[in-house]
Amino acid sequence: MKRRVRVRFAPSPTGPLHIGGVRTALYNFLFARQHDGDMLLRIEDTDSARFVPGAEEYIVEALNWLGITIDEGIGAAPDAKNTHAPYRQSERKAIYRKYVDQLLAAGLAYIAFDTPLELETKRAEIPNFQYDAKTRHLMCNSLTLNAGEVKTRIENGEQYVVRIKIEPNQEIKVQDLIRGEVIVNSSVIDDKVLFKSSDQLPTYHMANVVDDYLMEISHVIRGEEWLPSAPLHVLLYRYLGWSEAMPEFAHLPLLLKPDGNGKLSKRDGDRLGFPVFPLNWKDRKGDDTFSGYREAGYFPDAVVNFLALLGWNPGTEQEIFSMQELIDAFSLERVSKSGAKFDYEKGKWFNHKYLQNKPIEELADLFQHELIEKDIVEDSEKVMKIVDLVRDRADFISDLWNQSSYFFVAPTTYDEKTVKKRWKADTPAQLTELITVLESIDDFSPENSENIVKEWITIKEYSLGAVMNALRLALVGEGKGPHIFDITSIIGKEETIERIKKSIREIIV
RNA sequence: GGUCCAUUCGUCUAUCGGUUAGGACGCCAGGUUUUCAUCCUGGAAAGAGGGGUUCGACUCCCCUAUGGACUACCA
Repeated sequence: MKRRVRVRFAPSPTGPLHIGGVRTALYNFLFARQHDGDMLLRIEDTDSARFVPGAEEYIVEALNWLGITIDEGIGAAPDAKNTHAPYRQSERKAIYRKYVDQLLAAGLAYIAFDTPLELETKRAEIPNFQYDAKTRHLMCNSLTLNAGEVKTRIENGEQYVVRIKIEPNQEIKVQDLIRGEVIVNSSVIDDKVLFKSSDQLPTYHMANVVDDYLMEISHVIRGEEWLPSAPLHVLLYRYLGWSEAMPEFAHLPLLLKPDGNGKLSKRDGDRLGFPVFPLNWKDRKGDDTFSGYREAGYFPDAVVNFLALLGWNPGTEQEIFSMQELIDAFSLERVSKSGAKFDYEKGKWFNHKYLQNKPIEELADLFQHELIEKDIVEDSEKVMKIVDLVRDRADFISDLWNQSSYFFVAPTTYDEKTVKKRWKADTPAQLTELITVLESIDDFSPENSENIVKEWITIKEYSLGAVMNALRLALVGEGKGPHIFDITSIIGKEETIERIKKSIREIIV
């Protein structure tokens, strides 16, 4: 019988959720939805030293913004069942201890007293030192100490860790859904720390395996950085007697820096001028801020679409996918094996595409917020008209202002190059005449004004281009913008004439 | 250093032994536009190298090179 699909996204709250983590969450989510399974969010906060306040809230908010919904665990709906609570590892302390003891009792793990300093010394002493079958007899642990000594030390409050006792020279096979079979010899795996007495918490490996088992996770979909420790996890399932219930693994390729080499990192965004985080993040200590996609003006569905295609492809030529289409088309088999360099230009293109396809009301509404910040109050009908005229030249909502500011405020300066090209000796005289023509127009609609103005130009035998381009310069302040009579119609007769007068006064060649 | 993973246009990728190696972003050119942009059309642009296997290899195998991840009482 096929088991129910249950996947988890299990970040640790050590800072803002990185865009690579977002993609991992997304793939988990898509997989869960496609199989009518459950998507869990578990917080892996077993490292108290690295805990960052606000990080958990950030993660939840980011996933929420992107439409990655959680069925169970942290950030799930208030009426979620949460049958496997708690979902913060720091709140599961008591649970882990039991399994650590089980391993200890079975002789599959042991207690070690070596201090960090002692370990450091050993590493300096022995080249390629690894705490394993070859070296553990040299160390201070329950294998080298007698039982009484171990007991006394613990009773005296000496700190210790529990290490897994790895049987050397075993072939460990990891079945990966993306990479196939990966075989590792157990001799290269060290006796990893599973539990530390200092905070009574397990380390990642132990907590991860115990929780995945207890939470009945069917598929572990995570970043490639975990591939080297996957054999350890397989061993842990075996040692705990859970081999039958072991989840399937899928290790995702990494997101790489756009330039040079290496994993995309926190600082790359600001260095290269694009966000690597979903939302803005401000470090509590220090005043470092990192920009996010949301604040940069990205649409969440565009980010999702972009991210989905970074490391996965549908095998068809379709590039624009709604969340539902992604859910339907996604498959682990079509996830690529090699790391993907992060291509910010493509991200912009996705946003542009999405911006073009959004309902005009939605764009106008978003744009209104920007206008309000600039203390500009306009009725929504007019804003909609303006957005409709300039949207195809915008990648982001924030571009809308650059493309349309002249609808709201008259130009204060005139672009030098354009002046040179479009403002000739006879321009002021022609525009002065044009003012008279415009004054006579009652119906200032684009069509009507255009007809009348063009008729006048024809009769006068002026150059159409010369008049129109000068007029554009007067209205916009530079040589850009949509159809000129759409502009005049929106700003109105009075303002149009006012701007022409101003340009005649101010442009001196 | 060791272990593992990877390697097709600048970038994301298609190809699952037989293709003029396809698409997208970006770039260049042309067209549309009274302007700018959008848009449309076209173009340049790739199988890391070397050995095998095969009638035939981008595709399968091996070696080399390169890149990456991991190598903590971090995840």
